[in-house]
Amino acid sequence: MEGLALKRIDPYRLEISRKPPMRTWGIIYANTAIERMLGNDEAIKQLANVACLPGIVGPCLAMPDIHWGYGFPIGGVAAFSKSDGIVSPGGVGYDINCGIRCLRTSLEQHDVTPKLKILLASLFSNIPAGVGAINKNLKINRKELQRVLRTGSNWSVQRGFASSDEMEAHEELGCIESADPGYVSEKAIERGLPQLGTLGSGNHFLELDVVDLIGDESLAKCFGLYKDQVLILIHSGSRGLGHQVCDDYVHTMMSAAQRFGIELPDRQLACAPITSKEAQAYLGAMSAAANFAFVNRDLITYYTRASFEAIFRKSWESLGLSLLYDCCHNIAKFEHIIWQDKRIEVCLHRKGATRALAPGDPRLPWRYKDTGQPVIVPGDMARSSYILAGAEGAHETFFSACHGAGRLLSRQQAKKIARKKNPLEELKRRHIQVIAASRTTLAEEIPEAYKDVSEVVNTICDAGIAKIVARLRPIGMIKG
DNA sequence: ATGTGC
Repeated sequence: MEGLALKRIDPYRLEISRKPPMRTWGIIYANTAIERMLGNDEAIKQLANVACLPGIVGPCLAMPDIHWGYGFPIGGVAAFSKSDGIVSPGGVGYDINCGIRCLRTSLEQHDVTPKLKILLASLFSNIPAGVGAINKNLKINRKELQRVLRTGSNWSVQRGFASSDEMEAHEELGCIESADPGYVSEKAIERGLPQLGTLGSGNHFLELDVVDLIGDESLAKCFGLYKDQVLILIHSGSRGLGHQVCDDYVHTMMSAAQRFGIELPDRQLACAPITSKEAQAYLGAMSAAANFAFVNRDLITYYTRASFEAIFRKSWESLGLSLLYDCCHNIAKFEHIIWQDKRIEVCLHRKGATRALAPGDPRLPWRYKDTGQPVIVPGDMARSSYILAGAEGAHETFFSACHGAGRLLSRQQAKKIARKKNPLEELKRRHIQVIAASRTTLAEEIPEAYKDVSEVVNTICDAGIAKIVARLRPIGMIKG
């Protein structure tokens, strides 16, 4: 596949034209600022590789936060036919159902600032963070973990960790129905048992933000957002359990791809026909890991509410700590898309991309029926984050939008730059309080390691995929 | 992302 030329179609879209063995073309959402950040990115080649996979429907897509990943690029979206398409663990990634949620508060910055330090200290002590972190306050046996894996957030409600009326603010109501814990290995179960309700490491975080700009008054009102309001963002995934599921099935799919004679441009794209036993097993295990991640975020929310109650001496309900939405970032599932004017069901892979339902979509809860789905886009540690709403144009991305800023530098490169700096001090100077479990992780996560999220969001919104509802500014966070 | 590197 020589000479992968990017052709600009309009101010917000680049095209990779189809060249054998590609089965389709690629679209990268990028304005000129994003295009400059792409360079000769390996991720573009990875997107072209995805276009070679059997049964792909429509173009393969990349959001503006595209960067290099395992097999598929992060920021990639690809649809596969239910009858002759494939499913690939590389199309989901190692952190199955890594995702983000936003909690509203009825507090403003001046209510929180005087208590910010003790609030963060309380959150850091209530929520285990860092590589290998375990939750000593929650003892669950294998039988109960099976229920978590099968029923997702329904388990959280039954155990009193979440309320039933916030389930509709979870993507898929917090439960992927195709989950089958029987396909999750003993090793994965073992890793997952002590990790429910832990933050993890890497780019995972819990953050307090202030709404500093309203993009659309009417949408913001429907979302319950207003200027100077404090919001909470929680970003985490399926921890060691999901990682192990991916690892297990990458190996399964290597031999499956060979058995089915699927030609792979890259071994990391190992996959199997959706109709195969291997695919059924992966989908069952991956969905179970996705349910683990929903519950993980439910529990972190429960501990967050407990910290707010302890510091502000009021119930979390009276502090207004309600769920705006919980979005999945890394997942493959059967979804309806519109392709060539027909509504069809496909196996949709989103890897570092957020679902973004358009206004009127029957999958939206009543509250968001006319607004479109809340899309939460975290930036780097120092710059903005955004709350968007899925817009009418979202059908062209199979109802998907960007999921973050996207890495600009590798972790190694970031660490090298951070050696000459004091990341904690720099954040403090920018009036952002941080408690981090690891200095190394903080170095990997320095703001300079990320693209400017505003350019990512502008690209997606100018292309008509989503609308800006609010821009947020971070004031404090805990990091793994 | 990850009991961080086969």
